[in-house]
Amino acid sequence: PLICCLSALSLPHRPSSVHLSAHTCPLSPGAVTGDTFPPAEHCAAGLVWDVPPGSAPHPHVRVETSISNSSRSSSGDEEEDGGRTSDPPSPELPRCQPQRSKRRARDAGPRSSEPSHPTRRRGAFFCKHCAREYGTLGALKMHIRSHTLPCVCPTCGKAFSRPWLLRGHIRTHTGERPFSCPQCSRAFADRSNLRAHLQTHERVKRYQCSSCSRTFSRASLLHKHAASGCTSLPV
DNA sequence: CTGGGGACGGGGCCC
DNA sequence: CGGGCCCCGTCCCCA
Repeated sequence: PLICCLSALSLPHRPSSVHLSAHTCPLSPGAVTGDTFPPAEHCAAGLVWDVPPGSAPHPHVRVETSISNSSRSSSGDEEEDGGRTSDPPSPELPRCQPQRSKRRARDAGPRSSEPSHPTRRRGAFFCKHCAREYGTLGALKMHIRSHTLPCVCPTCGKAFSRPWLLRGHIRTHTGERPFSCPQCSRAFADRSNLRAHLQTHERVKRYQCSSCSRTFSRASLLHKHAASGCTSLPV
């Protein structure tokens, strides 16, 4: 949780995926992120600050996101990736309609507490944005795209880390559904969604509750089942 | 509560 | 080394 960019949270148009690993800073209790440290300009740049190896990560808000337009345009934080596929969206651009506030549990924090520069140390490369560690420079650069979000939808201005993510998003505007189910007439814009759909045709469901042996077509359904409190006895 | 669809993210692999 | 793609996964919403 090293990225401090609270400003994004207060925007009327929130990033579509916002990770909040902490709302308050243990080092400055009561401070709801970003207002005490790092300095505002530091936040705006999406930079990180040093964390001593082995110490707890810095506890501010982590906002990581497919951002948003206005939230990113003001900070000029495109240091790494000058290769945007299009210009930054103007504030007047229409927003993506399905703007749900999403929390992503995954990617909830850095995997190491390392220096704040994308330096190589002991054979590893570290992201200067979140201090994640990668074994190769290529992997690091790929990861950094998730911070810089160079692929911007020309229709709504939503930004993505990879071109194919943008293409998938564009289908939400065009209505294109290139992935058809061979067993029924349904078609999907997203291959993963087709895969999930195919599960519904299967008799044997892949995900089984270890307590009640109920089976589910998707892991998320099993998780929901477990989270809702499976009280059944094992079969 | 469950099942399913929609939208999306990221690592890894291949070219 | 970078782009494209696959796979696996999450989260949200709704019926």
